[in-house]
Amino acid sequence: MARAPEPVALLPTEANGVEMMAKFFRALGDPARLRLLEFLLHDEHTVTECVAHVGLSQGRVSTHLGCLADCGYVQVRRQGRFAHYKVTDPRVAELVLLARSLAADNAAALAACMRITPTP
Amino acid sequence: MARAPEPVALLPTEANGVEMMAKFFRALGDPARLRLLEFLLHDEHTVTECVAHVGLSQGRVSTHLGCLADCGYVQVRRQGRFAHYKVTDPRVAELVLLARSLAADNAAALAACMRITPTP
DNA sequence: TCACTGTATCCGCCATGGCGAATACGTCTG
DNA sequence: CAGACGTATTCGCCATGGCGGATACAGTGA
Repeated sequence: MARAPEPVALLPTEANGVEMMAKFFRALGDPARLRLLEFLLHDEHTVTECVAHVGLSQGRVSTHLGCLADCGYVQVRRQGRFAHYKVTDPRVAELVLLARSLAADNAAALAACMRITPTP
Repeated sequence: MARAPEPVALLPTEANGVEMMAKFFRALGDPARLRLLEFLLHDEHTVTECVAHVGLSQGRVSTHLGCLADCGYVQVRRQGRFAHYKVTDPRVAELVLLARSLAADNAAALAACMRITPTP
Protein backbone atom coordinates (compact mmCIF):
# COMPACT_ATOMS: atom_id res chain seq x y z
CA MET A 1 0.00 0.00 0.00
CA ALA A 2 1.39 3.29 -0.99
CA ARG A 3 1.67 5.37 2.14
CA ALA A 4 1.81 8.93 0.93
CA PRO A 5 5.14 10.46 1.92
CA GLU A 6 3.49 13.88 1.71
CA PRO A 7 0.84 13.96 4.46
CA VAL A 8 -1.46 16.26 2.52
CA ALA A 9 -1.27 17.45 -1.03
CA LEU A 10 -1.64 21.17 -0.60
CA LEU A 11 -1.99 21.94 -4.27
CA PRO A 12 -3.96 20.27 -7.02
CA THR A 13 -1.95 17.71 -8.93
CA GLU A 14 -3.65 18.36 -12.25
CA ALA A 15 -1.81 19.92 -15.15
CA ASN A 16 -2.30 23.60 -14.39
CA GLY A 17 -3.44 23.12 -10.84
CA VAL A 18 -0.89 25.48 -9.35
CA GLU A 19 -1.55 28.16 -11.94
CA MET A 20 -5.28 27.83 -11.29
CA MET A 21 -4.78 28.28 -7.57
CA ALA A 22 -2.58 31.30 -8.18
CA LYS A 23 -5.20 32.83 -10.45
CA PHE A 24 -7.82 32.07 -7.81
CA PHE A 25 -5.87 33.92 -5.12
CA ARG A 26 -5.00 36.79 -7.43
CA ALA A 27 -8.71 37.45 -7.77
CA LEU A 28 -8.67 38.40 -4.08
CA GLY A 29 -5.49 40.41 -4.47
CA ASP A 30 -7.20 43.62 -5.43
CA PRO A 31 -8.73 46.12 -2.99
CA ALA A 32 -11.68 46.90 -5.25
CA ARG A 33 -12.64 43.25 -5.60
CA LEU A 34 -12.32 42.71 -1.85
CA ARG A 35 -14.63 45.65 -1.21
CA LEU A 36 -17.11 44.28 -3.71
CA LEU A 37 -16.93 40.87 -2.11
CA GLU A 38 -17.74 42.33 1.28
CA PHE A 39 -20.55 44.39 -0.22
CA LEU A 40 -22.08 41.28 -1.78
CA LEU A 41 -21.62 39.04 1.23
CA HIS A 42 -25.03 39.48 2.74
CA ASP A 43 -27.13 41.18 0.10
CA GLU A 44 -27.73 40.97 -3.59
CA HIS A 45 -26.72 44.08 -5.53
CA THR A 46 -26.87 45.23 -9.12
CA VAL A 47 -23.84 46.45 -11.02
CA THR A 48 -25.02 50.03 -10.72
CA GLU A 49 -25.29 49.70 -6.95
CA CYS A 50 -21.78 48.29 -6.87
CA VAL A 51 -20.54 51.20 -8.96
CA ALA A 52 -21.98 53.57 -6.37
CA HIS A 53 -20.38 51.59 -3.54
CA VAL A 54 -16.82 51.41 -4.82
CA GLY A 55 -16.01 54.57 -6.70
CA LEU A 56 -14.95 53.07 -10.01
CA SER A 57 -16.20 53.31 -13.57
CA GLN A 58 -19.11 51.09 -14.58
CA GLY A 59 -17.02 49.13 -17.04
CA ARG A 60 -14.33 48.41 -14.48
CA VAL A 61 -16.83 47.26 -11.88
CA SER A 62 -18.51 44.99 -14.40
CA THR A 63 -15.16 43.39 -15.18
CA HIS A 64 -14.34 42.97 -11.50
CA LEU A 65 -17.68 41.31 -10.87
CA GLY A 66 -17.23 39.04 -13.84
CA CYS A 67 -13.85 38.07 -12.50
CA LEU A 68 -15.25 37.27 -9.07
CA ALA A 69 -18.04 35.26 -10.68
CA ASP A 70 -15.65 33.29 -12.89
CA CYS A 71 -13.66 32.32 -9.83
CA GLY A 72 -16.81 31.25 -8.01
CA TYR A 73 -16.74 33.90 -5.31
CA VAL A 74 -20.07 35.40 -6.35
CA GLN A 75 -23.10 34.27 -8.31
CA VAL A 76 -25.14 36.20 -10.85
CA ARG A 77 -28.90 36.23 -11.18
CA ARG A 78 -29.99 37.86 -14.41
CA GLN A 79 -33.40 39.43 -14.43
CA GLY A 80 -34.25 41.39 -17.52
CA ARG A 81 -31.55 43.93 -18.07
CA PHE A 82 -30.35 43.72 -14.50
CA ALA A 83 -27.61 41.55 -13.12
CA HIS A 84 -27.82 40.78 -9.43
CA TYR A 85 -24.58 39.65 -7.82
CA LYS A 86 -24.25 37.95 -4.45
CA VAL A 87 -21.98 35.69 -2.45
CA THR A 88 -23.81 32.44 -1.80
CA ASP A 89 -21.05 30.04 -0.81
CA PRO A 90 -20.38 30.31 2.94
CA ARG A 91 -16.80 29.18 2.38
CA VAL A 92 -16.03 32.57 0.84
CA ALA A 93 -16.49 34.43 4.10
CA GLU A 94 -14.72 31.62 5.89
CA LEU A 95 -11.74 31.98 3.58
CA VAL A 96 -11.46 35.73 3.93
CA LEU A 97 -11.91 35.66 7.69
CA LEU A 98 -9.25 33.00 8.05
CA ALA A 99 -6.90 35.11 5.99
CA ARG A 100 -7.86 38.16 8.05
CA SER A 101 -6.89 36.43 11.27
CA LEU A 102 -3.59 35.35 9.77
CA ALA A 103 -2.87 38.79 8.39
CA ALA A 104 -3.81 40.45 11.66
CA ASP A 105 -1.14 38.50 13.50
CA ASN A 106 1.42 39.85 11.08
CA ALA A 107 0.18 43.33 10.43
CA ALA A 108 3.50 45.04 11.09
CA ALA A 109 5.63 42.92 8.78
CA LEU A 110 2.89 42.88 6.19
CA ALA A 111 2.66 46.66 6.15
CA ALA A 112 6.42 46.94 5.91
CA CYS A 113 6.72 44.40 3.11
CA MET A 114 8.23 46.26 0.18
CA ARG A 115 8.52 43.17 -2.00
CA ILE A 116 4.92 43.73 -2.97
CA THR A 117 3.76 47.22 -3.84
CA PRO A 118 6.81 49.31 -3.00
CA THR A 119 5.69 52.71 -1.74
CA PRO A 120 5.42 55.33 -4.52
CA MET B 1 -27.01 43.15 23.64
CA ALA B 2 -26.37 44.80 20.34
CA ARG B 3 -27.18 42.30 17.64
CA ALA B 4 -24.98 43.33 14.76
CA PRO B 5 -26.99 44.13 11.63
CA GLU B 6 -23.88 43.11 9.65
CA PRO B 7 -23.26 39.53 10.79
CA VAL B 8 -19.51 39.79 10.36
CA ALA B 9 -17.17 42.54 9.26
CA LEU B 10 -15.32 40.78 6.50
CA LEU B 11 -12.50 43.24 6.11
CA PRO B 12 -10.38 45.11 8.64
CA THR B 13 -11.71 48.55 9.42
CA GLU B 14 -8.29 50.10 9.94
CA ALA B 15 -6.89 52.68 7.58
CA ASN B 16 -5.26 50.48 4.98
CA GLY B 17 -6.95 47.29 6.04
CA VAL B 18 -8.31 46.47 2.63
CA GLU B 19 -5.00 47.18 0.92
CA MET B 20 -3.24 44.99 3.47
CA MET B 21 -5.62 42.11 2.81
CA ALA B 22 -5.12 42.51 -0.93
CA LYS B 23 -1.37 42.45 -0.50
CA PHE B 24 -1.72 39.39 1.69
CA PHE B 25 -3.69 37.51 -0.95
CA ARG B 26 -1.42 38.68 -3.75
CA ALA B 27 1.41 36.88 -1.99
CA LEU B 28 -0.42 33.65 -2.76
CA GLY B 29 -1.21 34.73 -6.30
CA ASP B 30 2.01 33.43 -7.77
CA PRO B 31 2.65 29.82 -8.81
CA ALA B 32 6.27 29.86 -7.63
CA ARG B 33 5.32 31.06 -4.16
CA LEU B 34 2.55 28.47 -3.92
CA ARG B 35 5.00 25.73 -4.82
CA LEU B 36 7.43 27.02 -2.22
CA LEU B 37 4.68 27.13 0.36
CA GLU B 38 3.80 23.52 -0.28
CA PHE B 39 7.47 22.56 -0.20
CA LEU B 40 7.87 24.20 3.19
CA LEU B 41 4.65 22.91 4.68
CA HIS B 42 6.05 19.88 6.43
CA ASP B 43 9.80 20.30 6.39
CA GLU B 44 12.35 22.99 6.90
CA HIS B 45 14.41 23.82 3.82
CA THR B 46 17.29 26.13 2.99
CA VAL B 47 17.16 28.65 0.18
CA THR B 48 19.43 26.47 -1.93
CA GLU B 49 17.10 23.51 -1.51
CA CYS B 50 14.20 25.69 -2.53
CA VAL B 51 16.12 26.83 -5.61
CA ALA B 52 16.55 23.19 -6.60
CA HIS B 53 12.86 22.51 -5.99
CA VAL B 54 11.36 25.31 -8.04
CA GLY B 55 13.55 25.99 -11.04
CA LEU B 56 14.20 29.68 -10.52
CA SER B 57 17.29 31.77 -9.94
CA GLN B 58 18.63 31.98 -6.42
CA GLY B 59 17.92 35.67 -6.14
CA ARG B 60 14.34 35.26 -7.24
CA VAL B 61 13.73 32.43 -4.76
CA SER B 62 15.23 34.46 -1.95
CA THR B 63 12.86 37.30 -2.74
CA HIS B 64 9.87 34.98 -2.91
CA LEU B 65 10.76 33.48 0.45
CA GLY B 66 11.23 36.91 1.96
CA CYS B 67 7.83 37.87 0.66
CA LEU B 68 6.20 34.79 2.16
CA ALA B 69 7.96 35.47 5.45
CA ASP B 70 6.87 39.11 5.53
CA CYS B 71 3.28 38.04 5.09
CA GLY B 72 3.60 35.49 7.88
CA TYR B 73 3.18 32.40 5.75
CA VAL B 74 6.61 31.02 6.60
CA GLN B 75 9.17 31.52 9.35
CA VAL B 76 12.94 31.77 9.08
CA ARG B 77 15.47 30.17 11.36
CA ARG B 78 18.94 31.54 10.73
CA GLN B 79 21.82 29.26 11.58
CA GLY B 80 25.20 30.52 10.53
CA ARG B 81 25.10 31.33 6.88
CA PHE B 82 22.02 29.20 6.31
CA ALA B 83 18.43 30.32 6.34
CA HIS B 84 15.90 27.60 7.09
CA TYR B 85 12.37 28.36 6.01
CA LYS B 86 9.26 26.52 7.17
CA VAL B 87 5.53 26.89 7.55
CA THR B 88 4.69 26.74 11.23
CA ASP B 89 1.21 28.21 11.43
CA PRO B 90 -1.38 25.49 10.81
CA ARG B 91 -3.81 28.10 9.51
CA VAL B 92 -1.71 28.39 6.36
CA ALA B 93 -2.52 24.88 5.17
CA GLU B 94 -6.08 25.40 6.30
CA LEU B 95 -6.33 28.54 4.20
CA VAL B 96 -4.91 26.98 1.06
CA LEU B 97 -6.97 23.81 1.39
CA LEU B 98 -10.13 25.82 1.87
CA ALA B 99 -9.32 27.80 -1.25
CA ARG B 100 -8.49 24.57 -3.05
CA SER B 101 -11.93 23.14 -2.29
CA LEU B 102 -13.58 26.34 -3.46
CA ALA B 103 -11.52 26.48 -6.62
CA ALA B 104 -12.12 22.81 -7.36
CA ASP B 105 -15.87 23.39 -7.45
CA ASN B 106 -15.31 26.01 -10.09
CA ALA B 107 -12.44 24.61 -12.07
CA ALA B 108 -14.08 25.02 -15.47
CA ALA B 109 -15.02 28.68 -15.11
CA LEU B 110 -11.75 29.42 -13.40
CA ALA B 111 -9.75 27.89 -16.23
CA ALA B 112 -11.79 29.80 -18.78
CA CYS B 113 -11.49 33.12 -16.96
CA MET B 114 -9.73 35.44 -19.36
CA ARG B 115 -10.06 38.47 -17.14
CA ILE B 116 -6.94 37.28 -15.37
CA THR B 117 -3.99 36.08 -17.41
CA PRO B 118 -5.40 36.01 -20.94
CA THR B 119 -3.77 33.22 -22.93
CA PRO B 120 -0.80 34.42 -25.03
C1' DT C 1 43.66 37.41 6.37
C1' DC C 2 41.70 35.47 2.33
C1' DA C 3 39.03 32.32 -0.37
C1' DC C 4 34.61 30.08 -0.36
C1' DT C 5 29.80 29.37 0.38
C1' DG C 6 24.96 30.69 1.27
C1' DT C 7 21.76 34.56 1.15
C1' DA C 8 20.06 39.00 0.08
C1' DT C 9 19.67 43.05 -2.80
C1' DC C 10 20.01 45.77 -7.02
C1' DC C 11 19.45 46.42 -12.04
C1' DG C 12 17.02 46.74 -16.55
C1' DC C 13 13.65 44.25 -19.23
C1' DC C 14 9.11 43.02 -20.20
C1' DA C 15 4.36 40.73 -19.40
C1' DT C 16 0.27 41.18 -16.43
C1' DG C 17 -3.48 43.61 -15.36
C1' DG C 18 -5.90 47.89 -13.38
C1' DC C 19 -7.78 52.24 -15.10
C1' DG C 20 -11.42 55.51 -17.62
C1' DA C 21 -13.61 56.46 -21.88
C1' DA C 22 -15.91 54.91 -25.68
C1' DT C 23 -18.71 51.68 -27.51
C1' DA C 24 -21.37 47.42 -28.31
C1' DC C 25 -25.05 44.49 -26.69
C1' DG C 26 -29.51 43.20 -24.64
C1' DT C 27 -33.89 44.46 -22.62
C1' DC C 28 -37.81 47.13 -21.60
C1' DT C 29 -41.08 50.85 -22.82
C1' DG C 30 -43.56 54.07 -25.54
C1' DC D 1 -39.55 50.82 -34.52
C1' DA D 2 -36.95 54.10 -31.77
C1' DG D 3 -35.09 55.63 -27.66
C1' DA D 4 -33.68 54.87 -22.93
C1' DC D 5 -31.46 52.19 -19.65
C1' DG D 6 -28.43 48.50 -17.51
C1' DT D 7 -24.61 45.76 -18.46
C1' DA D 8 -20.57 43.92 -20.98
C1' DT D 9 -16.55 44.49 -23.94
C1' DT D 10 -12.84 46.94 -26.25
C1' DC D 11 -9.15 50.35 -26.45
C1' DG D 12 -4.77 52.69 -25.26
C1' DC D 13 -2.20 54.07 -21.28
C1' DC D 14 0.68 53.12 -17.53
C1' DA D 15 2.03 51.12 -12.77
C1' DT D 16 2.95 46.65 -10.54
C1' DG D 17 5.78 43.03 -10.13
C1' DG D 18 8.11 38.66 -11.99
C1' DC D 19 12.41 37.44 -14.28
C1' DG D 20 17.77 36.46 -14.68
C1' DG D 21 22.23 38.19 -13.99
C1' DA D 22 25.38 40.83 -11.41
C1' DT D 23 26.72 42.12 -7.16
C1' DA D 24 26.83 43.01 -2.18
C1' DC D 25 26.78 41.03 2.32
C1' DA D 26 27.25 37.67 5.88
C1' DG D 27 29.42 33.47 8.12
C1' DT D 28 32.96 29.69 7.85
C1' DG D 29 37.23 27.51 7.52
C1' DA D 30 42.24 27.19 5.94
